[in-house]
Amino acid sequence: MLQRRDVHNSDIPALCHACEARHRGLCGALDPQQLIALSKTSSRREVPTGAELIGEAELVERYSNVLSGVVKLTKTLKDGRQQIVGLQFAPDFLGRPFKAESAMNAEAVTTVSLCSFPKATVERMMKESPELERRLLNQTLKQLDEARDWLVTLGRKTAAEKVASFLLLIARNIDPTGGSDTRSKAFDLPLTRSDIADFLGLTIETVSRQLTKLRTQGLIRIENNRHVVIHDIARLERRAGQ
Amino acid sequence: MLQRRDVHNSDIPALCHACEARHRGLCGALDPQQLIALSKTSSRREVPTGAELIGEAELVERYSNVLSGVVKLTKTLKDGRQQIVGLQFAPDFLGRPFKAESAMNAEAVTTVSLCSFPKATVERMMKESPELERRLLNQTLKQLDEARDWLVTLGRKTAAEKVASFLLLIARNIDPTGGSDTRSKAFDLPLTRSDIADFLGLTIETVSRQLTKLRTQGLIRIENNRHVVIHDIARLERRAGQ
DNA sequence: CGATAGTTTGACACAGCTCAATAGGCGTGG
DNA sequence: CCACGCCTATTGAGCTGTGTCAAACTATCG
Repeated sequence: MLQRRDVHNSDIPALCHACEARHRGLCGALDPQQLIALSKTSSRREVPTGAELIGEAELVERYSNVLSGVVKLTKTLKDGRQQIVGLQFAPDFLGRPFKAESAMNAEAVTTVSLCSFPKATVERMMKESPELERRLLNQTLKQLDEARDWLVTLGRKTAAEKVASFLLLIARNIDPTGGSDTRSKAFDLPLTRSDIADFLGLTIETVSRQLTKLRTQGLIRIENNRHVVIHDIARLERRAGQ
Repeated sequence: MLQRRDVHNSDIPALCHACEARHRGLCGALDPQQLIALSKTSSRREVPTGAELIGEAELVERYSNVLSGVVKLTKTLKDGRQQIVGLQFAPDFLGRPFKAESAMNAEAVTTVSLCSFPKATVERMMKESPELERRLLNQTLKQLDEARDWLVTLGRKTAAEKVASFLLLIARNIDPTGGSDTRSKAFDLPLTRSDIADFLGLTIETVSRQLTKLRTQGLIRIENNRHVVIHDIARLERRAGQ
């Protein structure tokens, strides 16, 4: 244990006090001393919609926790066709461990607040704390599960099912209503139609047509293009093909 | 360290002696004592083409290493549409850690030889050996990278590009020629046209048509339906859209 | 209110699907 | 060794869901 003990044992850094990552995120694996050590080199920042967090084939020196907002991970073919390969919500971890270069692009699709730390510090702590590594493994496994679910959506579902699946995915991850009503759900879409198309492997027009169809059939309501109300989740799930 | 030391330190279990998993697979993380302990509860077996290794929503009590052959991981929608969400080659690890129930189906697409161990033993060893957990994390990260690459293929590539991408994927993972010729490559397809279709999100007919197109254009040669020769890998890569 | 970016709607084209028939590979048994 | 049947793969013809291109509409913000 190389951990220095010259700091008071009990207190949690002010930076971390109200931080969600300390409860549900990776930082929950750290003890107070480790939190203090990490917080010395970590920095919180707020980035606006559209900000590029990591460029494709760019060197990555910092890892981040997403504290609020939504980040899209994209890959692009040479001729410009784009695919979103992951959406990160709070308190997800951002960055590919053990690789210097990023294989994809990360961009804020809403205002995003981040807490980021030097790669080296995190990797050292991972060696010292099996619990931290365990959490990272668990998050990676969860992301793999999600990616594989999405393979089914992209490979085998119709446009209508894709759009329904997307709405349910967002509803599951963004829940301002707190789940008081289990039947219906309301939220602001974090993505534009163009992002939704890139996520579903469709065009903007097809996404738009499918949303209108769901609207005219009374499954959802849309206000101001962004705010969505799902009237009956079970019914939408049936439309999503399971 | 709860590891018993009542066994001779030096020798490696006969079972593991020529095993590839000890070099490139997970077992490489284990010291001789751990190998001996694990080998006591592990068993090797050979399963024929078509054998179901894990059923969807089935309880999983054993993990396995793939020692040779190819395993497909599939998910199925209620109405029977199927999607292959992963292919496992030697020396990949089979099984979802920390989950009792499998979210997908695993089936041998060739004759497969496996070495499997009780879940509990592996999970105990993971707590004792950070190196083992590290390897598992690395394999999971690699699979996540692969799944995300495949999302691009399913979401944004044309049928022609999908088939070319598939041939390159197989060529990369099965290499009987040992890489003597860097320009061309030959191998037996482990999958039927129906499996290829399920992997690419296409129909059998479209796969077949795209293969004949590649054949008539002189990019590949096909013998007996299964044996494929890629004449010029770089040219096929261009057809795969990167 | 105009300007701008995002979204919806319409008309048409085409890639890939469906259905159907044919061809090829391979094991079994005469 | 050939004949038969079975299974898989190929090829063909027509259909349809989604893409393309273009125009109209709507929110938002100076």
